[in-house]
Amino acid sequence: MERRRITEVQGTSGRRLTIVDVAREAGVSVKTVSRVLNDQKGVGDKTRERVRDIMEAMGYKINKAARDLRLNRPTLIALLLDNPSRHMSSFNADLQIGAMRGCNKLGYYLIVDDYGSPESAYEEIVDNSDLAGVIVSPGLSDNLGMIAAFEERNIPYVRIAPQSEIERSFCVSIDDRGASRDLTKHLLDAGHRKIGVIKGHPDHLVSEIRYIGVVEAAISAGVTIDPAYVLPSLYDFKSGLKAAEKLLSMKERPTAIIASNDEVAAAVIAVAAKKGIKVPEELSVVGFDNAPISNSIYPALTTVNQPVAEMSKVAAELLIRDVLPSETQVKRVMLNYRVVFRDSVADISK
Amino acid sequence: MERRRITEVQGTSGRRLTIVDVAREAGVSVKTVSRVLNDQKGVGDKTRERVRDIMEAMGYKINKAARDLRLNRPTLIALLLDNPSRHMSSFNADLQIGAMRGCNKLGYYLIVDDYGSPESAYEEIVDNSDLAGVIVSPGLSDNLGMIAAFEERNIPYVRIAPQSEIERSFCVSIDDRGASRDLTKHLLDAGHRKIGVIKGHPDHLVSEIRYIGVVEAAISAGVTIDPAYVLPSLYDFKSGLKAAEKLLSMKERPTAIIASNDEVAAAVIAVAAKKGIKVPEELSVVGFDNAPISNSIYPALTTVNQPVAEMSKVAAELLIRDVLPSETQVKRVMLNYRVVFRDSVADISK
DNA sequence: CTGTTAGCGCCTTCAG
DNA sequence: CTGAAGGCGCTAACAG
Repeated sequence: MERRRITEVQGTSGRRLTIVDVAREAGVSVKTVSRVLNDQKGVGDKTRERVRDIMEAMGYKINKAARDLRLNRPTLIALLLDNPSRHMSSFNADLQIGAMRGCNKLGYYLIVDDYGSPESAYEEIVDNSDLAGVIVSPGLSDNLGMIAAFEERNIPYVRIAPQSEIERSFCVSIDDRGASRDLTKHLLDAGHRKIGVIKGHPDHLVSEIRYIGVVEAAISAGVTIDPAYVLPSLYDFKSGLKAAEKLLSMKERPTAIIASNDEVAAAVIAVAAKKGIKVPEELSVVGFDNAPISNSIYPALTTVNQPVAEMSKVAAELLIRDVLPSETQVKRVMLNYRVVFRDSVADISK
Repeated sequence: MERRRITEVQGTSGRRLTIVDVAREAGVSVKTVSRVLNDQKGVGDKTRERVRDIMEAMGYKINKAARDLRLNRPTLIALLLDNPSRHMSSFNADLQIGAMRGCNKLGYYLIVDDYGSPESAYEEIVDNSDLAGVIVSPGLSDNLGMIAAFEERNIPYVRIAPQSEIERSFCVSIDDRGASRDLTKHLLDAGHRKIGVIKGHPDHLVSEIRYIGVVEAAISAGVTIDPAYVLPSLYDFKSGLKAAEKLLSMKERPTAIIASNDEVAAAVIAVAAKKGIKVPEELSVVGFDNAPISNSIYPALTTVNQPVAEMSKVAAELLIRDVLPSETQVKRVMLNYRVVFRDSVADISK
């Protein structure tokens, strides 16, 4: 009686339907229903069709808990985010959104953890018996100690945009170096010679790789990047402000600034606005990511589109396919970038 | 043998530990272990402690699938987002982040759906037998047809910031009207009389409620809002651009603009920058939400802080507590807002 | 305060 | 091509 009430509350009506009910209704065995459910062979086409119809008609829904239990298969994917500034960046938000989509589509669940934050549950998560694998965000991807811990515990993982020991694991990335090179070349083609660079987070190797791209392009064009023009940031607005302030206070200031991402580029533009320096007329600036903000400020930012959500979605899929009987041996997925030309660069070559 | 291999791959070693193992090791019954696991009474303190230690030592982890199956309890929470512009706004991102945190903390899983988008899986989700409940985002909260469908199917739901039939369901919100009033008052106190308003999405009732707040404040101050100064937006940058363009092209333009959110406020600032109108000297603008962008542009936006992530987190908790044996009868949670004073408003009263 | 036993819904042997 | 029986790990009756 008590039991009955409970079921009524959560189901749409009466008792929850099971494959036994479907089997009885269809006049077949439970195993047959199970086969239909899992698209396995061993069922005649007509029977299969009929069972499908009956499931539909009865409103039968598979019980995921039962299946997961029986299959003894973990169903959880963890997304590990780094937490540089305690404020969720749009980059991290996109990572989360993409991973979510990838997981949901394939019947997995996502949990996300702000590694390094006060409320990080990292230990609990990697200890979780339901953990199918983890997606490691760029800021953590080169933390080889963490990687080793995963391997030791036999936890599958895929790294996003790692720059060290690429072959060691599954990973998904874009060609950061090439993207950075292209972007720089655009500036060079527009006649810029005094180019300032605001690098990303010092702990992120990808930031250095991108810098290499800048230097490569500069060398090819026969120009040198003045070391005094190269400053670090933490990928956030605040640190971008600081770097921009410094760069734009120089007596001979750069004519163009390459920012580590769009957030930092926005900071450059903010400082320029405050100082009355016109962008792009007096100062060109480019960002990275094609984040929402890049198109919500004036002038709209020239930047490179990095398909962040897509990357984490692919990461989730890679992980899940890895857990499943491996068919393909794709260990590395490289997504396309694209430089997006907008209004923050002026041609000063004439 | 085959079986063994599989377990080895996913676990850290050998077979997966169960409460039976723990019980044997501790010399107690499985039920006792179960009791410890669930913090139930009926176990002596000493025994409890010992069982805990043994679980810890053995590295035992509960099997969620088994528990969920046994409890016959749905474990999924769906977050329904509206999809006005196909681009994930920071507002929606925050909603997702907060809901995620709320769910994870309590052992539930979150799935999110972009209702109305091409890849929306709305039907499947509400049909899912694992669904414990749904969190409805502001844009959907006044869709009474949808609400009715949930009720008909007996699906628990909580609405965020609904404006109609508040008493009908659980909901969490801030005092939008009051916030809007305070913000407007701030402008009035600074001497502004010609105030432009860019409303939010026409389909969102909350947008109208906020407008009421504006009018209330204006009336109290004895000023009228010129209807010609009131324009709609879709809460996004692009539509904000359009409205701002119109407002700032008038021969007698407003001295202050109240934007529907920070994104739209950013658009106003962008248009002003393009037109060479100085903010805040020649034009004050305020936003709403305290979104990341509000502090990543120049000048930084005066806005009202809406604890978006917190709201959806609370929504998740409300839902879960509702599914569980109801103890309290809190149906409505009202979170605090706070107007954040920054640099986009000038005092023109002297 | 503690133990025994019977399933939750599903999937996989193994026999037909 | 199909069916019957057993058990995945856990918890709730019901005894003791």
